[in-house]
Amino acid sequence: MPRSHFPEVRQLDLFEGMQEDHFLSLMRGSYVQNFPPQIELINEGDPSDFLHIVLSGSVDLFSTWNRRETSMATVRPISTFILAATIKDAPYLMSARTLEKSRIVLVPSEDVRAIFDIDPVFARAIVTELAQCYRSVIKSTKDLKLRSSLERLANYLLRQQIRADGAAEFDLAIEKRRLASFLGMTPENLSRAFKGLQAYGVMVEGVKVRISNQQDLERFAKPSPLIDDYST
Amino acid sequence: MPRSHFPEVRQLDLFEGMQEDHFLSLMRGSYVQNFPPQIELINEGDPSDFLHIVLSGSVDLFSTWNRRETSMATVRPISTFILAATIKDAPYLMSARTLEKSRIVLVPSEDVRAIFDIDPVFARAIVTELAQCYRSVIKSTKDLKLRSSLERLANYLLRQQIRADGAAEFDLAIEKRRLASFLGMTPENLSRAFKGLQAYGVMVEGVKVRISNQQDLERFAKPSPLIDDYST
DNA sequence: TTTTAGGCTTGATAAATGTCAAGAAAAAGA
DNA sequence: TCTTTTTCTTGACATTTATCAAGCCTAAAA
Repeated sequence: MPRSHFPEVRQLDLFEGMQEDHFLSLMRGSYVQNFPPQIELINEGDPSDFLHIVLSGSVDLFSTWNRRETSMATVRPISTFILAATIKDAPYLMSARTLEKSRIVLVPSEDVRAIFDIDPVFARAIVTELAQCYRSVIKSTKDLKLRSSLERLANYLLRQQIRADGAAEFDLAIEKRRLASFLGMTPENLSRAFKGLQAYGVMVEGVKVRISNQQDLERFAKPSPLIDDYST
Repeated sequence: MPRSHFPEVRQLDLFEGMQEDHFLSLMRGSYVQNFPPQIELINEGDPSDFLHIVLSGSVDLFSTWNRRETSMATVRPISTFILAATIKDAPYLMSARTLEKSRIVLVPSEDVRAIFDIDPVFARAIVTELAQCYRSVIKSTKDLKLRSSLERLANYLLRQQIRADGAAEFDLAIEKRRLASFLGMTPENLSRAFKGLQAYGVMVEGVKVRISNQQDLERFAKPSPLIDDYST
């Protein structure tokens, strides 16, 4: 892998603080690849040969069963995915495809496991990252089981708003059809849900979302840090 | 904590192989408590002061939001719960209550974190356990998003059957109302779902389940290792 | 044993969500 | 720029799931 990418990878929580020669040894075995949009990087069930890091672009993690498909998460720079499969040396549970032109680092899984065993700082970082991922999925399960689709959408919008530094107007970060899938509903249903939120002061036009009545929306959505705060 | 419990705790994957004095140091700070049924051990949102280990009995992990409640998992001996909160030193995301008379070990979270930093074998075990938990939740999310309630029930029964060594007849391990909540449906709906599975050779009487036509049920349920095999 | 409480089941009905089909809008490609 | 393709939206309708109310069954308590 070209040294020019080292700094941006190094600054990831996962690699920060680890011993320099361990980091270099990881990078030596890795390589960077550019992928066009809509390329399937991973097929669920495959052996987990690499830890993946998104440097630019974005990647959709999704799963299929019985000819149905659901979007599980979107990975944006700079972060890793399928850490758990790498650690357990078990098959991937999700498939991954690029959403746009993306630059991806592939780190051989056995190298990750080897360095884990000899670098306590790296080990600590991996555990923290895994715990974080685990908690995120738990939150998402609570979201799915405890809320209706309208409530899920309302809270999703409030979360996106926070990512947009609280602005009353912001753009949707993903296609509506994939948002629908992510929220566990059909695109048709999402369309209707957006209309349903008009009653709470939400206006949508294309990718533009405007929250004109913050209080109303929050009173309806009832966001909770134990579901919606992905940072803890 | 009384030494008599050491061996059963020691044999947990989490503690096996770690240095003896580290294990002893963990146990010295821990204590065992007996709880009657229906005691709330943990309230979601509380700070995660202890890693919990179930020695006997069983514990329900559940979550609430907006006066709704959902069962997330049942913990049975001998295993730990809320490892992720302990590691991240973050608030519990789920509440826990005893389902029956239960004996629980409480290990102070800071001790766990301290030993993690100095015992690589223990660190490895924690990571493996966390990765396992993460993957289980991912599977459960796929189950929820990709399957109808009838399909979830069918696959749940097939998983329980495997736990019963493949016997055609076995007992449900949990109350139906909690099974319903776990599967993300109402008790009424679960009753109807059991009836719906009669068409595929499932007979239910009280807690007794009989699968009289294995093939039929499997053809309907379409179990997949990437959703239903909790061991990988 | 009888009583009582809680869980389970059933039917009727309502609400939520999905499906299908068609047209509108937007994006991608020529 | 003009096509072509895909996504988005809308309406009509079907299916799934929830809610409410009542009765039944089981098991614990008196």
